[in-house]
Amino acid sequence: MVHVLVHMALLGGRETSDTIARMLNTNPVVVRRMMGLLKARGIVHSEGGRGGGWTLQRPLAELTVLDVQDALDQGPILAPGLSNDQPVCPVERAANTALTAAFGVGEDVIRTEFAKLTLADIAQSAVEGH
Amino acid sequence: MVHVLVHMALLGGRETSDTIARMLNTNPVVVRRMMGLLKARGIVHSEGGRGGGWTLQRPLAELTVLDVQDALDQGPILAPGLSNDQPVCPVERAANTALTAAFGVGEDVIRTEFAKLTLADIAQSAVEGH
DNA sequence: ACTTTCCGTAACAATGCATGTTGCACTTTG
DNA sequence: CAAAGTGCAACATGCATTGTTACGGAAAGT
Repeated sequence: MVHVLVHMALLGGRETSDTIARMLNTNPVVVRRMMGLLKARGIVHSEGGRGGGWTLQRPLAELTVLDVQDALDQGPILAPGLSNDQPVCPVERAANTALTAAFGVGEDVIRTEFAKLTLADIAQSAVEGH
Repeated sequence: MVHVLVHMALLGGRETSDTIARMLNTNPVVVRRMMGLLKARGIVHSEGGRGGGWTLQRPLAELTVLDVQDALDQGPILAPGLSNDQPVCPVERAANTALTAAFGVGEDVIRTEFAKLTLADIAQSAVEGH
């Protein structure tokens, strides 16, 4: 999805679900599902009818990977596979809280990284061709 | 699994796959699959035949959550959902490298956290009953 | 008016992956 | 020799993601 948004900005225009689907080797309905989530966050805008399609609502410099992440799957990025087999067992509870804490630290770091990374950064790397 | 290992230490003994399976609401074969991985890393030992079962090979203080993690699923803990639809596209490549870098930072942090966390720590929390 | 080209959505099918299950060979102890 | 274990392979099941089909509605061209 990040890929798609950067492309939309670089190509400067309006893209239809069909076009995007071909870019991703998938089909238009899947694209609409995901773009709908981005639309709900005000990241893109859609226009129906002939000549319609999707347009970016913000410059890439004001759009971070975190914005995209939160739009697409709300909830934590990192999911510790906690067990819930014996909810009363103090050992299980201690293990769960310890693991949750460790994942929480990682979650914070990743969110910080994502927040620092704008789509403009990615666009620039792509143009420079690393 | 962390849960199980702490229990084995606290109960002080040998546990069969059957017993462990009941603790986890699962069945013995699944337990053997996972314990086999721990065995391959020298974390536990198994004995066949009547009276057999699983025993810990190290004190809990010398066993970190990272050891368990690496035994159970080798490979990175965090998996960025990279796309591989247009491998040549510079935008896709730029997006992938940027995301990989961000996840790498998170991965390092989590591994550090896991390495600091011994099963003895968890056992202590469990006994103290938080 | 009518056709074409879009998005929006619901219902359903297919796919992949982790988990669960069965069955059998082998080992150790009573 | 029977009972109680692990070890392993093959297969079944369940669940979430993804893909698909089939609509309806809106906007623009003719």
